[in-house]
Amino acid sequence: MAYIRTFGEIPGNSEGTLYVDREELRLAGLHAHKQNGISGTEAEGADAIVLNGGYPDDWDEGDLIIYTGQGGQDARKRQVADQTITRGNAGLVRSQMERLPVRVIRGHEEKSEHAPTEGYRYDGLYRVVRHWFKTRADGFRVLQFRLEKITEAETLPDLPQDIDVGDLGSQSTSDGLVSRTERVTQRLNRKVSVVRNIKKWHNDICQVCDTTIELPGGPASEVAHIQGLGEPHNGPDREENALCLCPNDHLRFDYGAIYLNDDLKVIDAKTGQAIGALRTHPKHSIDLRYVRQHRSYWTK
DNA sequence: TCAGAGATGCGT
DNA sequence: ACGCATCTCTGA
Repeated sequence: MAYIRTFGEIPGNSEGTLYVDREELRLAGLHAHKQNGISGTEAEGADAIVLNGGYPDDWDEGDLIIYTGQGGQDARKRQVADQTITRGNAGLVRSQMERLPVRVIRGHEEKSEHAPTEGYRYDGLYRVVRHWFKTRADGFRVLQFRLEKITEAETLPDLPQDIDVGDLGSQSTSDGLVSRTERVTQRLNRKVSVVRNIKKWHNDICQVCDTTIELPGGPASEVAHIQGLGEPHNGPDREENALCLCPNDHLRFDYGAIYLNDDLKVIDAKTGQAIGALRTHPKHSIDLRYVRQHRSYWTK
């Protein structure tokens, strides 16, 4: 059975759940591997990590974790080579770039007050906020990732009003039976899925200028909302209200240097002239209501 | 404490 | 389609 990579909480596996071994963790769908620390790929990002004392450069403060990447070790767990931004490491870099939530699992072999005494424990969602290379005393370079716990408070304030969680799966939020943490997770997942869909459909290529930005962790792009999410716009977090843009055009769009016509021509605000056409994708329909809201906000 | 087998996802 | 990377689990 192939692993289905899912970001965020896995239903039925709430924070604090204990698992006897890695196999149980894998079968529950929390982590792809029986052995690897990182569950992830360069293209998709990393959805989960296990802290189990495998690397002496790890640091665990509970809500703050410095996690060492994988690779460069021999069979006896001695560092014998530099680590690179490949495989799981590249996955964590991508999760940082796309702000994807990472499930943190602690194992009993981790020497920390935050580790369980037996088995493995799911300890909630974290965000990768930074990564760097550390040169160890032995001269080998290892990757390090700073992970910070995602709090409920952090996920709530910037959410749009009209989120529709009905298409997320079988769970319902309207019957009042779903817990608060599950609602938060669903909302988080929803946001993640919009970003992932948009980037996947457009291959990280800007819909305005057809360029992509190449980083060590792979190609990158930004997802821009047409009608802004926050005040005063209060636009929805839906694919129909989103664009895949490079950082430059994202900034231009957000500050009104460019806007869109109803036929999706890109207009230079200074001259009022079309400078090109928005590249579209069959799966990505754009709702003109949001296009018009953005345009009217930035023109007369 | 240590060493080797083992199983799976993932890169090529 | 194949071989590699990964490191837990098991047995001594």
